Amino acid sequence: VAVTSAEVARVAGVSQATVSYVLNDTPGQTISATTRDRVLKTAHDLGYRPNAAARSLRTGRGEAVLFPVPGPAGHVLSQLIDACSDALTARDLTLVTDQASYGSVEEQLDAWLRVRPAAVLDLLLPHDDPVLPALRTAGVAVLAPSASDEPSWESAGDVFAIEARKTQLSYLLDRGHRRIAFVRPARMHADKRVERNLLQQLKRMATASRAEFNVFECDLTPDAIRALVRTWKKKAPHAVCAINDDYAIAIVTALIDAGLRVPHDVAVIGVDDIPFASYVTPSLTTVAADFTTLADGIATAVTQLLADPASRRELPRPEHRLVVRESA
Amino acid sequence: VAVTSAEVARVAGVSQATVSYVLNDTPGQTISATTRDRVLKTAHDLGYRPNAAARSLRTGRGEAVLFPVPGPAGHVLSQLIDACSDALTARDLTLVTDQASYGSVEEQLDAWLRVRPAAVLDLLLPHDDPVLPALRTAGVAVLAPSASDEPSWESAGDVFAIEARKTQLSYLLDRGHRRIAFVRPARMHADKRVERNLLQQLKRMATASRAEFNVFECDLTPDAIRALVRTWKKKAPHAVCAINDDYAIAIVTALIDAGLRVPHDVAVIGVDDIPFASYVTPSLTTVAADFTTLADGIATAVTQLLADPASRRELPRPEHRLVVRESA
DNA sequence: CTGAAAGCGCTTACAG
DNA sequence: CTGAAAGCGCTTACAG
Repeated sequence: VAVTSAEVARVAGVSQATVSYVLNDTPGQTISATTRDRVLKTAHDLGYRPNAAARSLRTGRGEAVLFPVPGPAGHVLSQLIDACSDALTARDLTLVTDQASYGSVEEQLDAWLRVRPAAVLDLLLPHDDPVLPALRTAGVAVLAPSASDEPSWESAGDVFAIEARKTQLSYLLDRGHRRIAFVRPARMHADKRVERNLLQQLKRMATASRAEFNVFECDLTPDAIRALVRTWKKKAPHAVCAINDDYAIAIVTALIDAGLRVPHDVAVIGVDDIPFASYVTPSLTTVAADFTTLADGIATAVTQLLADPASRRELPRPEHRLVVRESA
Repeated sequence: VAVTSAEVARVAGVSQATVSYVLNDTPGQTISATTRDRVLKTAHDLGYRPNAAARSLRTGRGEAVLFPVPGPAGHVLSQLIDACSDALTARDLTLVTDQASYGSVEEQLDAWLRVRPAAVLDLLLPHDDPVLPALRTAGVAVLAPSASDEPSWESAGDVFAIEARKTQLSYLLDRGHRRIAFVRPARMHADKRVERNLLQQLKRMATASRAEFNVFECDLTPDAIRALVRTWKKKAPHAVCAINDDYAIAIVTALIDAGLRVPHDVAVIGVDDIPFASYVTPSLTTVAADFTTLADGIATAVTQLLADPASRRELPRPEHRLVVRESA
């Protein structure tokens, strides 16, 4: 019972081509204002919605952008997804996510081809995921951040994580702290290389500022955090970089319990700006990200790719616009 | 450069129809084994993948199932998504999620129509979401759990939440606890009606077992939890139902700090079975859900809907198969 | 300025 | 048992 463009044309008393021209603002066509208005009104009155399958078949490309997201999306990733969604919606594209893990590359490829994505966003996939070349072979555009000076095994997510931690550290260094503790879980990242690279970079930054930089591995349990803080008693660090806001909140709590003043005796900074962070007392100092620039870059890249399928499938180097949200 | 079914037919030396029959196992067709094998081999060798847009245009229905997920998916929801994804993949359908919030129903409808979903899963949407009737008008099947004796304003997610809490409570009642505390945040659910209904049902259960049932509102901060536990000092409850595992862990910690033994003096039960729950000491007693039955029901309903578009768009009453995972 | 027509790649009656 | 052909609803050269 769906209304077709032919139906609109018939009712409006014009040809199907004219309907298409009007509705798509096809450049290089000169449609009289009256015809234009009539078509628009008829389409609206009839509740016309273009058949995406027919359009995709004809144009050769879908209108969905697929963002594979391994595992549950935390608060930060969720923000990124929302930003991308907004940017793509503004360009008449739809972002959908897939968090499934598939048994085989074949199965995964079949599943993804069923949604006919205009592009697949490769921001979080391991760089050596075998589905990526398979997708390209199947004719699906894969959009990935441009290779830069970073090692190729880092995903865009890894790069973001590293930048966020650098922002924490430089905030603390800028404020004059020279004995800094970095607190993280024993298993921080699936890929050891990413982890090692991050720590190296942070250490280098600290050394350049003649600051001490010590790494502490600790589980996120009240007992473990308290035990860690106890070991600091004699010679507490001036400042603590926490791997995320959950850790930061636990550490602040344990420090206060131990009779230390935050931030007077020890400064603590988290990462993620989780909504909860502003409710705790004292409210947390943390690193917040603004993904609108990144999302806009992604949407622009997709649009460009659709306009010119031969164009480079590289996302612009993401500017993460990380800002420190200071404790109120 | 994509391989078409016509190409496969040409190479295999058969007609396009035969290729379609073989690849789709079209019932009521008798294809000789040799022809069949030849087609299969050719398709595989050529790396043929059917064009989903063409297929959708012809058959009138897509192969994607859209699951709108408002907000970041927590651990439990993530499990449900994975289960649905698995069940649908097994039936040659792809589950995609959309967590965007749209400015208008029009915008949302346009966005969703771009992915041509075979069905939209209504498990978490507010029952009165205006997009639902709009979707139906646009010809998109909306799959929702069958209306039962529950009030119509409860989403399937609400029903699940209530069942999970009932499971907690009956576990504690079965173990003989008769003074039970329910600890929850001040703002538990967006919809007051859902909240009120839940509390009523729990109170009724407790009363039926001649148990005391008290509700405590408390933020998830160490200070708030500790303060709450302190108020219990004189007359501690026998058992605590926590709104989720995060609360449960915080409560266990505070109880132990206060010199009470868990579960000897006070039993505590959470909900969600978050991965972290099994790492804390003592490991948490919590309610875990098995979504495979639900997911299978959903996948079956979608399949049935595709086979017979006139069939009811109701999901079977979900059996949640909630199990208590006891502290090790 | 507007319309008639081709064709995207499938599936499926229908005819052999 | 297999093939020729129609047609799903669009967009877009092309012809007026």
